Amino acid sequence: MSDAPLFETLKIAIVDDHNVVREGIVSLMSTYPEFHFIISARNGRELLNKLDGAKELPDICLLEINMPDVNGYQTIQQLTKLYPLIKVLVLTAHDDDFSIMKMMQLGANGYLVKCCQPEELYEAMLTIYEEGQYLSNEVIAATNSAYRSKLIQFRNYLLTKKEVLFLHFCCTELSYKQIADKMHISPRTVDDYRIKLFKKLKVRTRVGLAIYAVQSGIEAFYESMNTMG
Amino acid sequence: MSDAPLFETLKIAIVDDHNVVREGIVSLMSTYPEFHFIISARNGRELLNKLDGAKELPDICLLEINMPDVNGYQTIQQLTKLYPLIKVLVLTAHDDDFSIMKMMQLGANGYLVKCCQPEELYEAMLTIYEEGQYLSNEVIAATNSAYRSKLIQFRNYLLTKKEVLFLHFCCTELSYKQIADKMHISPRTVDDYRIKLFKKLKVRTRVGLAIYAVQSGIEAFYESMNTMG
DNA sequence: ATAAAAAAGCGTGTTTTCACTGTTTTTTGG
DNA sequence: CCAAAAAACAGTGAAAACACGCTTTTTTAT
Repeated sequence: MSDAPLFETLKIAIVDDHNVVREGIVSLMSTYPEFHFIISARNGRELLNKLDGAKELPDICLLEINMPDVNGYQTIQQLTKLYPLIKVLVLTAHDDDFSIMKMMQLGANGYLVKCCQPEELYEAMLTIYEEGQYLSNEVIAATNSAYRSKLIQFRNYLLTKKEVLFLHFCCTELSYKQIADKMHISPRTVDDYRIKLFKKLKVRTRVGLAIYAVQSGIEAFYESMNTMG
Repeated sequence: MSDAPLFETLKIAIVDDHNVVREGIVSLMSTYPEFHFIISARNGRELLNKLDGAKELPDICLLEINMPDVNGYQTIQQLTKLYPLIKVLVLTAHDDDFSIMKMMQLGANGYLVKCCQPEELYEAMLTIYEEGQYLSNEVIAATNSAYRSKLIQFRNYLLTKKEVLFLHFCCTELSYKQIADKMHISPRTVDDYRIKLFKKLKVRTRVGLAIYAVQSGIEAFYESMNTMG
């Protein structure tokens, strides 16, 4: 009995390719006696390898989005499939609406940007463990702006796979005609994608599409569409 | 005499807008008894405020590039001007050649990406204190690639102010004609900028220019040109 | 001081991008 | 099943982007 902890200890995994950042967060959050970091990985592949055959599974996984090899989008899809009991708290530098909506849609239990205070991270981890999810101000704001004006805006975050593919090609130096070839559709249909996305994303030129795709995280998300899971 | 440290203690400042990251690095690097973090700031303005009238100045300043309000480019220019004795070690997520070359050109004493190992950060800080600078593999690689092929490539990192301004406008939805108005030059001269940058940056379209500007960090650098110092 | 180099300017023609008004085919929902 | 919605396809004209050869002005370097 004397060895029994005074409070429940949470087993934590953390996935981030920035070694200094990852180990820094481990060091910082380990000052809270509630947390016990059992897995530290630099990308999704390393995480999944360490989870496979692990003696004990983490309660919560802190997950960055932008990582080489296997990124956050791919990782969370594998996690929810293989380890549905592990709660995922996205902890990332990306604060754009697309990333937030997409990760929540993929099953994240919370989303925090790295500029939050350590105390908020602490609160979020406890809340997720106790209540299943933590809705940060960022998530609420993104959701609100998405649902604003009769769900029209929300459609922005529900781009089809082909629209994401088209947006990806818009970030290259291919002409629309060459994009049509790549996508095996007629140039006129490419025109339809262009016009539709002009309206959806409120831009007027291809440069607008390309910049939006890069800034919003969509171009980063594209990478994860074909490679894994 | 009994209180004298066994080794010299380095006074460190750290500037990073990601609170969790910054405090994490403080926590992690404070495990090395050589380091004493005396200033923690979330951007250049906060750093300069804390330096102004401080009892003791840091020996080394760890500096992120991308920050709101006053970014790394602006901060290092103020630091080298007002506090030339403070060594600057850039510690950032950006690993593109432009950011590396630009920060070294602005007087950084070292440049590390956040995915480095904590041990390398430790080595870099000691080396900078003892020898004045630390040349990481990233810096050497960027310099090599820059000096390759008779310095022609190097010119990429020595874009003129007007070229940076033009690149910035290329990331907007303005037409070249409108850009000409904004820059107070003729549309034909805008054409010259375009052609010159096509060659310099090895792209063929405006989308190529825009994507390059965003990916390479040039667009981020632009922000710091007119606002401060 | 002056030659070389860089910057700014000019005209023209081609290709690409964008806007507009349509039709046909496929998918979706009740 | 059938109506409605979404996706795909079509032609045309205007605007913007791109390529080419060339002149003038300003800056730089020796």
